[in-house]
Formats: sequence, C-alpha cells, structure tokens
Amino acid sequence: MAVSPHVDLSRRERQIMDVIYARGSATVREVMDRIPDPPSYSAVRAMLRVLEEKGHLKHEQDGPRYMYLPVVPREKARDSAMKQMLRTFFDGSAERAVAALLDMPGSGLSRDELDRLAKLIEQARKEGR
Amino acid sequence: MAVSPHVDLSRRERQIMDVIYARGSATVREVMDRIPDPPSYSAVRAMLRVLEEKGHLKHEQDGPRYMYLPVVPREKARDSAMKQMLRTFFDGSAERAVAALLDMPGSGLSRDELDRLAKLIEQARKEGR
DNA sequence: GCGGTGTTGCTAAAATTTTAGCACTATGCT
DNA sequence: AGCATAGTGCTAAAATTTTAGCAACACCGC
Repeated sequence: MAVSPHVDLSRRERQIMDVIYARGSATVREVMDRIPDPPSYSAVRAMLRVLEEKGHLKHEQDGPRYMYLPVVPREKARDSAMKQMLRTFFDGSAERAVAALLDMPGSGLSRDELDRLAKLIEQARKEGR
Repeated sequence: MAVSPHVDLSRRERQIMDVIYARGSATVREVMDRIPDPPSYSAVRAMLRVLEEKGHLKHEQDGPRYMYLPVVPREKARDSAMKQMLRTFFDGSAERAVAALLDMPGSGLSRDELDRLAKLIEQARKEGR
C-alpha cells in the first residue's frame, strides 16, 4: 500500500492532513475547527475514517474520543512535500528555495535566527567535503 | 472571484497546476506527459477547461494548439504555497524550513551554493537593522 | 485531392468525494 | 433515575471530479 504522502489526496483530505501534521495529532472537533470553510462534523468524521482506511492516519482512544495521528511521520511527509515544492516552484534548486525564504514578505527572520542559520551553513560547508 | 492558489483544488487540478507552474506554461500534451499515473488526453483537456473557468488558467493560441498559462504569477503562487508549508510542517518558522533544506537528503547543496547563501544571509543581516 | 494525425468543442456517464442524518453508547449533572 | 451532551458506527444520497468518446476542423505529406 503506497501511502505516498501529499499526492493523491483530495481537497478536503489534504486540508485535514495539513491540520494533523501542523498539530501532531487531532480530534474530529479540532480538525473541524481549523479547516477553512468548515465542513460538517459528520463530514470530517467520514473523511478521517477514509484517511484511516487509506492508511494515512491511525487513531488512538483518548478518553471518550478518538485522537488521530499520522502514519507517515511528520519529517518524512515534510521532506516529500518539500521535494514537490522544489520541483514546482524552484526548478529543483534548494538554494533558490532558501533565497526565497530569506526575503519572503513577512517571514520575519530575526537577527538571532539569521545568526543561527549562518552557523548551520558554515557547518554544512565543513561537512560537505 | 478569489482564485486563492493551491487551496480548493482537486487532486488532478493540483497536479496540473504543478506542472504548469513548473514549466511556466504547457500544452495539453505536455501536461499529460508529466502527470503521474497519467489520465487520458480527454480528461486533461476537460480539467484544463475547468481550471480556466475557475480563473486559475488562461490560454493563448500557439499555432494549432492551446498554450495554457497561470493567471496568478508563479511568484505569488509560490509564496502562498510556501506559507502553507511553513504553517503545516515548520510551525510557521522560516528558520526551521531553511534548516531542513540544508540537510535534506539529496538536496545536494554544493559548496558554491552554500557560499552564495552565506552571502545572502550576511546581507539580510545588514539590511535588517 | 485524399487519408492520416493532431487538435478543439461537446455531452454524458462513471467514479470519487463530500455531506447529512439516524441509531446507539458513554459520561456527567441534577 | 432521568436528561442533556458529546462521542462513534453506519448508510445513503448529493455534489463534484474525472473519464470516455464522437464530431468537426486544420494541417501535412503523398
């Protein structure tokens, strides 16, 4: 069963997975409250069930209700989403992506953050030998 | 009409928009050839028509065929996709996103690229005063 | 001129996604 | 105990997405 994250998801399924990845886990109600143009409680429930059938989610009993969790760990999903993003908008170049992040309107990178990034780059340079 | 890029697209619509943004523009056949698990020519045509109706695409006559172009410019679409990505996978932090790009498996940032990025950061630091 | 190829314009159907709603269970409060 | 609240399990229908296929037109090489 492929479970390739982020591709072959429908519109609402993607919105739901986004919420769950953003929070780490979520209940039906939490998902619903965070979806734009929110669908009904029932609709969300049904879609969570479908996502579970498809192997994207699992759930645990959390007191009286279900807590849904991603099957593919956040980091893996993140990486494959990033790759897709690089292909689509940055001609596959990680450099360009970083550059775009640096001057994204409202990304608001503070001096401290920039310092830390400078260090990371320095480090990558040393390692990449 | 909103035309908010990337949200409220169906699965195939998104795949199509991705191809078009990746290439800048595309014909029916070009789109079809670049979609995984490719749909029929007819299907692609129909979806391009729908995307045009919805205001995501426009087309120009290119010799005998149509050339489809995005209505929202690449950079704008890119930024909003990036923001979504930051929210979902990086807790809204551009710094974390950059860090992830730096050690993404197979991102393959060369020494030269790292050098250029170091410069960009230096520059951002100076400007951000 | 003629057939083959590649395109668009349609329409309608198949498939999937999305929604609503009823039945039932557990919990907490009075 | 009785009732309201909040949850799940289902099923079935509505809505949207996705597909197939025919008709017409233009172009190209023969």
